[in-house]
Amino acid sequence: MVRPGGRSARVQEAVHTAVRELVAEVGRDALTVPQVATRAGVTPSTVYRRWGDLKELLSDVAVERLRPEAPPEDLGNLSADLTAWAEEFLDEMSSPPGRAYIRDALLGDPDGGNGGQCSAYAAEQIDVVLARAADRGETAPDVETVIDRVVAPMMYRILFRPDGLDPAYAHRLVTGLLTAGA
Amino acid sequence: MVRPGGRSARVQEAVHTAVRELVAEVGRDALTVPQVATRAGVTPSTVYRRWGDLKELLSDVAVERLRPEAPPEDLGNLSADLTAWAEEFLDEMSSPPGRAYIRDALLGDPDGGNGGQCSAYAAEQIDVVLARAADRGETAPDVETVIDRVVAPMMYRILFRPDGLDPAYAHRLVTGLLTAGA
DNA sequence: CGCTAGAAGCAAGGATTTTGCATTAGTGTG
DNA sequence: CACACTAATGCAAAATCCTTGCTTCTAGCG
Repeated sequence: MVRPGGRSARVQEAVHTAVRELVAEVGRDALTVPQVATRAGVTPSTVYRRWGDLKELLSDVAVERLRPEAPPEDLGNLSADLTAWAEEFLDEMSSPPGRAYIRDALLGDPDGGNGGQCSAYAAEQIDVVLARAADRGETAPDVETVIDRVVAPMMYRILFRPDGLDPAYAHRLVTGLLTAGA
Repeated sequence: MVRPGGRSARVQEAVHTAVRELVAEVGRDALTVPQVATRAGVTPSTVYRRWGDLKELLSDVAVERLRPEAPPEDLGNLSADLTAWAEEFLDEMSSPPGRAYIRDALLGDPDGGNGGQCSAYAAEQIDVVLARAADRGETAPDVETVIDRVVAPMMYRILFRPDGLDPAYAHRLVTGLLTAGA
């Protein structure tokens, strides 16, 4: 039986907070489970039993932190909406902390659920943009197509080639998708 | 002074071999540095000093394992060459060990050099395919374009959505790139 | 051949991870 | 509302792993 409420929830919250604070204070490489546990007012064994591993805990925290906080802005047309969203996405994700969160989310991920969650967040945001476009009567590509043509290239470069990324790249990807035909 | 030959090389070889064997035997999660050291006939402190960490060692081994062994096959035309390469790439990389290697390569990567190396391997292979096409007089897209349109989408799905990947997806990406215009 | 410096061995000390058992606190039932 | 049931946590000991100072070995060089 899973217990999402009560003490378990408080412990999870305290541990997550402790991780975020300590990452900011001592850095991610110097982080240890006993440190986190002490800060959270919990015994290490609790952390080990619930998360099993420091990297799984970091993965959990990372996914929470990668959840978008607001729906994408409405600028009046698909091209502007998608460009703005892509530029912000690239900016956030390509920053050192952003890259660290992505890597953490992917790495401590036994069953691939956390990576899928990140992808789902992006898909949701894109879905909102595309639904607006459809409401306006604009012809819009598929969500999967946007992921293939815009999200995937940005993510690939963030992970494998962190150098030389700028907002113009996001812009190029979006216009390449919308003009050349979906 | 760096010492690429002699004992250092033998130790590196022994350790790498030990890692590959033990990953196959006990699995990657159960792997420990002392285990690897014992199998390699080396003391743990040697491993810690040279690699600093289990994940950096795994990253090293992963990059070596991700290096392509042969240039891509020549099937007579660009479309066939690229499709064949993409299908093989997807097949290898989307398998559980392939995904594990990619993740390891990205993880223990202090300066981002190992991820870049993986990307460079793919770029090299694609370069060969495109150079052949140019020799034949075929019009061929840019390497960067192939990465954006073929490699990146495959890698994104491998990392973030490991389910439902088949060779047909690689085929679709290539034809989408070559027909719709680069 | 002898010198030098980088790399590995050894061992002790400290920190982390694991695990069995006792206790606490949600959850559902009567 | 009280009760039983069970997941989740705390505690502490044991095992394992990581770090580090020092010594020994060996490749490269004059």
